[in-house]
Amino acid sequence: MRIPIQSVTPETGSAEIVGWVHEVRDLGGLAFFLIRDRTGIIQVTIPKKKASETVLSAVKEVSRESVVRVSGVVKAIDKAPGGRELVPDTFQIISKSDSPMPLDVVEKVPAELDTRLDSRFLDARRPRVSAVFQVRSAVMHATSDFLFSRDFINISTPKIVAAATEGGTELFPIAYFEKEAFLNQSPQLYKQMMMAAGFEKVFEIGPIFRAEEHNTTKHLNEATSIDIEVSFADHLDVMQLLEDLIIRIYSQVGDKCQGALDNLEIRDFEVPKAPFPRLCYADAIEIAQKKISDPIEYGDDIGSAAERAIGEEMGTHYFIVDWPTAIRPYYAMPCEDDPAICKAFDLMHPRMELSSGAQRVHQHDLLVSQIQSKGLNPDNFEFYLTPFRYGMPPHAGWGLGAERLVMTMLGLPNVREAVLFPRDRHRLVP
RNA sequence: GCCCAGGUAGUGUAGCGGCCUAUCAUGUCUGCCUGUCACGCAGACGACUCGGAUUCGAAUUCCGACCUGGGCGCCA
Repeated sequence: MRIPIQSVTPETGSAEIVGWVHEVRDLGGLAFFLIRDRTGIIQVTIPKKKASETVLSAVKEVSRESVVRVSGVVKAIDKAPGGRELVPDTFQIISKSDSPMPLDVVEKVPAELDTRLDSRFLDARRPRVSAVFQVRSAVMHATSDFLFSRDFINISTPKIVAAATEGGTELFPIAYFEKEAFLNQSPQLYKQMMMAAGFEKVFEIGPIFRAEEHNTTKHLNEATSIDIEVSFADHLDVMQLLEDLIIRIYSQVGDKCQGALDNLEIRDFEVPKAPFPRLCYADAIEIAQKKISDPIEYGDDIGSAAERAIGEEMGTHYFIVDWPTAIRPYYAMPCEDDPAICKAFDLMHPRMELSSGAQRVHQHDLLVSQIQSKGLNPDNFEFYLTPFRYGMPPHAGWGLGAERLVMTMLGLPNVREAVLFPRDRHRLVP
């Protein structure tokens, strides 16, 4: 019976393992094989004088990264990695690997990200890569656990939509039988419609599509968005929820992913401390003006140089609040006492933006006038606007970029490292 | 969309008009090796993105194409 490599200890006695041939060191009369499965690596030691013919012939034939089944006696040896090694009675080749390989799994020679992504299945055999996706999985698990524990309902909304509803970003057009359609940039409008349906608290974790021709380390054309919407809540309520969620996610990763963090050589993993500072937009602009040479003034978008400068000053997760209504989407609620400011916020990591959200406009007529003031035509929004005429509760929500969350959590240099099969300006395969 | 930098063995690199029959590492193959842990030693194998041009001579210069990385813009 096969057991996971991690659970083979000096006390195991005898064991059968299956895994990939990670490395071979043949000293002549003695050969060492490192066998890897997703739980770890064990050394298999073959004293050639004592080994059986079948073991010897398998050892001679096997290539690196082949899949093998090995069974034998576990010996406690200080000199071996993990303090134990397996001396095989049987050594069976289950699936042989060709050579040369498109990239070096052991990483004696580094490979460029592009080469790695071309052979992602091999790249992901490397413990430090698989660790990223173990952490990502834990992030997703913690997120849905947290939201379910707060009585959220999980929803799934269409990714194929009829029109460019939200404005802002470019959309991917697709052929939908005899009609034109698009891949959705955000579940925003659908989440809001479910507020009209009385679901009160919804979340969706799903893909979003942006057809921007950017070429940077923090943008993807297909990304994963963690989206929530809450009725009878304002922006402050959902900011608190977001802060609680981020802390919960970090805590869970810290508790449950120690092995993965070790593989990533992250020794100083820290859970961010609550409360996250809240910086008003006007002050953020002032900080940027002091720290960067590019001209920036009140009313401008915060570009990447400004984003970095402000992040450096803050040094931790923080919110930017009190945004000018003019530079936020039409569905952001203007403040009652000063409609030039709205109840929108961004959650920032020192490196970049992670999330943006707002209390939404729930009054039909105000929403129509805000759509018009953005230069959009309300007639194109009928499916979205109609629910606002039949008892739309006040509500607020946010969207959080899953890849950016994982990227900033693990200090990854490129957002593509946080996606198995990234879609960017040039990459459509695999 | 704009700008910059690149494309050399499977992988990562050096070379930047003649010292190139192209460096080094890793890999693969062969031989030697009983405690390796980036095992070691010896030998072999394997590459200048494509098309034009300049030149006595081009991996190296020029033009074009294709591909890639990054920055900016926009965007989350």
